Amino acid sequence: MYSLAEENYIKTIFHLQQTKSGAVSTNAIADSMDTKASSATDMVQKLAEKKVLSYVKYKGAQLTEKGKKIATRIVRKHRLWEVFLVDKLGFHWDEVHEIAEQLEHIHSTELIKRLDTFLGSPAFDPHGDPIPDEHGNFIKTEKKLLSQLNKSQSGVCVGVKESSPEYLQYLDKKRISIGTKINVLGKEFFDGSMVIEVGRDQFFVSKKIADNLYVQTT
Amino acid sequence: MYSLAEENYIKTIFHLQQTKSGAVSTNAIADSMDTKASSATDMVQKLAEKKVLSYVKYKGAQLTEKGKKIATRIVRKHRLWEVFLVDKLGFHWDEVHEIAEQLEHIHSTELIKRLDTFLGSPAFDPHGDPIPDEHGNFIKTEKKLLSQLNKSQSGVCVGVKESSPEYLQYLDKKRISIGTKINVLGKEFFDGSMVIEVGRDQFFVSKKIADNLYVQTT
DNA sequence: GTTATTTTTTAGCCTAGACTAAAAAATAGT
DNA sequence: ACTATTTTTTAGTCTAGGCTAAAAAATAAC
Repeated sequence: MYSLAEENYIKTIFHLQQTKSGAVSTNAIADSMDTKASSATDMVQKLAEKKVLSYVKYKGAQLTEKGKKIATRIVRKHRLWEVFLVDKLGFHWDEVHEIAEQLEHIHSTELIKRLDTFLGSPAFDPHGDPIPDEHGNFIKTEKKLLSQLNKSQSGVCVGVKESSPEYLQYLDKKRISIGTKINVLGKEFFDGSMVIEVGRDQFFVSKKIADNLYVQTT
Repeated sequence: MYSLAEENYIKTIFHLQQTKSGAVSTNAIADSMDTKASSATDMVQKLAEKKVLSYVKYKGAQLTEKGKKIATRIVRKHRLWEVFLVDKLGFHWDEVHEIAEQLEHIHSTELIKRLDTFLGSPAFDPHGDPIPDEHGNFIKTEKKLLSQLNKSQSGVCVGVKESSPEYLQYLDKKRISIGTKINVLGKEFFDGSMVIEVGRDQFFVSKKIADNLYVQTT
């Protein structure tokens, strides 16, 4: 069993090594955890003892298979709880992260098994992130700008680049929010504009619009 | 905001002062928390500073109104989560305590409000214990032996006194388990035997049977 | 290839919460 | 009322996880 602090480090290192390849530095860990590098060094050394990660002084840390397993279990729990909060309790997608951060540390494999069944074994959370299965496998997705997609590709909205009130209002009007699926029906190479499908609606978006929307692709 | 340890002490003291009247001793706290009296003394002194309880050296601790409010909020959360685990996830009543012990420490008033609504604002948990409302008020119940009830009184099964396999098997056959409502239709004063109603069934029980079943009454 | 700068680690200290052993107060026995 | 016993508190230690400041290694700059 791992402590709350240990679990949070493992999870953070997991997320960091998803984006950057190679070992992750103690400074990077400290930064993304809002703590100090010295604390990160201490913890990383402790986790190395427990064979959760490999650590080379001055080089950084890398999760072992054991560590990755622990991490995906936490990620699975986090995302399942997010689905619960949104689907069952009616929370909005942007209100659930903090609560899921707490719920992800509840220990009980039986609970997660039953929660998963209760929710219908979802493959994605309300932010469009994939939920690992009970063995830790999950669909790899890539975050792109909508403008990077081509004709007949699709993605799930996962965030915005520039969040001016005008832009957010536009998205609201078009019923685009986190988790919304977007199909690209056509793309004009002259100006980068697109015709997209959102739900049952089909409409035109300029390159400026498409340049500010992050989507996740399978 | 209170730490995990603080919340557990507050909850324990609350439960202890429900049963015994007057101040609760540091030893009683330590015993029921599986810790040492010296630790309890330390914590009680700290909680007294925070005005969560009043504490007189060598006399014991008593929750203040503030402390009781904190305690009932935790109890409310614990019992709501138990209802969730049993009603929604299909756990059996005797498997949920440990998980609810963890879930009761999740901080979010909005979460509890929504969970309560989702569950249909239940008044009792799966063990028959009353769930405090959002203001901390709850129906006072008393634990009695079934044999102590009189004609036309009713109670909810909350436990057994002697748990021999034979007795438990009998209860199982009669579909009596924790949370089952029992109405007393008649009582014979000569031998203490009763006629009771369980669900749609009505049947006779001897005094010996009725003497070993705890029920909670409103 | 030295020197300067940045990154990372080490050493030492702090707090929460637990523990043991000893001291002090309360209670019981006569 | 005076011991003996039990209960409770205090004093001092320990561990997990943080922190700061200084030292050491790695990297960058000339």
